[in-house]
Amino acid sequence: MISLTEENYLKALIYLSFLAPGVEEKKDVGTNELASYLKLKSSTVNEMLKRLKEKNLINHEKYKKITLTPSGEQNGLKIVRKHRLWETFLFTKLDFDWIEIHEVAEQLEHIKSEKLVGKIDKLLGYPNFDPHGDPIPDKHGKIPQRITKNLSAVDIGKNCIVLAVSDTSKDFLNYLEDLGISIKTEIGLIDKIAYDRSIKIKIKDKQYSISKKVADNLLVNEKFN
Amino acid sequence: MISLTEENYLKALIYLSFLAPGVEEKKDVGTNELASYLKLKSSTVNEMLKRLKEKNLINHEKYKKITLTPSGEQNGLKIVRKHRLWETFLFTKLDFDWIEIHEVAEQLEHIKSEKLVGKIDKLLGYPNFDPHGDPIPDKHGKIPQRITKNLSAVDIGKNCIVLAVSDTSKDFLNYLEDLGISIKTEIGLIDKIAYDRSIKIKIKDKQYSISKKVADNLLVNEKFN
DNA sequence: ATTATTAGTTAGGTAATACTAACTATTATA
DNA sequence: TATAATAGTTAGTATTACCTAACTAATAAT
Repeated sequence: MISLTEENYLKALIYLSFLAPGVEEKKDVGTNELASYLKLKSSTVNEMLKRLKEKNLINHEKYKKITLTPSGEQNGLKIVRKHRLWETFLFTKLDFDWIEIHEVAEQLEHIKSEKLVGKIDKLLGYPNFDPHGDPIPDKHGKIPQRITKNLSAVDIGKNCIVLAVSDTSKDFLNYLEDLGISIKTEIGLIDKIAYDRSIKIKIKDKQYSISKKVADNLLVNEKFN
Repeated sequence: MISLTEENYLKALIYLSFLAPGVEEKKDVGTNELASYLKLKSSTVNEMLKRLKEKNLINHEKYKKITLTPSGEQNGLKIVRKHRLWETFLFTKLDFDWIEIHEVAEQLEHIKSEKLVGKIDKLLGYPNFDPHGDPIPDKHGKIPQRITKNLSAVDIGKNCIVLAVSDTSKDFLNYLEDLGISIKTEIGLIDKIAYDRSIKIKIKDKQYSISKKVADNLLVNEKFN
């Protein structure tokens, strides 16, 4: 049996090693890194690492980095799955505000009932992404690929999050900086002007107009709304 | 802040002191009674009693009985409310079987979010009774009165639970025993025969016919179905 | 009224999860 | 390469929530 606390450690390890934004491939995690993420002292974490290793959930040698075992990863992904399904439930079925769902899902993710997860998944229509646009692992732990598209392909009225840029020239990046656009910036698509194919967008309630060329170079991830 | 364990003690005290079937008016609870209900040792319970008293949730003097303070009762009823709302949710919204809902609700009842409880309550249409027919305390802790009726007043197709008998003669009780009817027996109402006003019932998938006189003396509580 | 039984308490122990303070190993820098 | 900085570990402490064993108080039975 994995305790609630142990589950939180696994989730943190999953996050830091490959789920955090910007982490492309799996990376090993250090004790202090984990401690500071969990807002705990490294000695506390160190002790827990022994228990997790004992339970064959992580690999860890003294003074070395931490990696998840297949079992640890599987179990951690289950928590991530539950968290994101509950967030989706709260948002779409109970009209919770986008900002409130995380905290409640932090509690709900620890409810132990395979059947409940399955029923919630079904009720939601087996969603692949949560309201933040983050992928929901399936019951086997498989993570759906993000649907990344150009900003110019986003539908009018939708919001999206900037994931990457396909032009990395100084000029382009400077221009983005002036607009206040960087990774994770939320952009709302207001309108598409047929005449010159320019696009009207909204960033933090301020409107801008950008050309199709600029929009084509912004890779984004559509959000729920 | 009331811990999960403390919540379970409060819930148990609520149950033993006035919510358990057969308890008509509030009664004081003993340490051992509580311990055996919670399947714990009395020493363990004794220690917890100190903390609950410390937190002003119970009244307790050495070697004397335990009573809940208004705060303890209020807090305990909140847990009962959540438990029964979640059971109703699982049963009516997620098609859980009647038998499975308790265990999952035991976990869900500890989720801390006023808003979540309110939303679930609303989603369910502010029910007064859970699928077992037990009353759901409202947000102020008020407990709806059970709708107790004679078996003869139950609608065709409904199931109900025997709560009491209004005839306690030996003859009547013996007759009930022969039919396998006692307190908490579940009875399904199959049909009402207009001719002699007799009633066709089902007990554990076996059908019986009883007279109106018998049905009038059985007090029952309608269940969900 | 004495004694036996039942109810309740105390003392001391354990496991899980946190902490602080002091230590050691590893890595980076001058 | 010596040393400073960073990363990681160990030792000892606290709290919560459980336990067993041994005790005392209250109640029931003869």
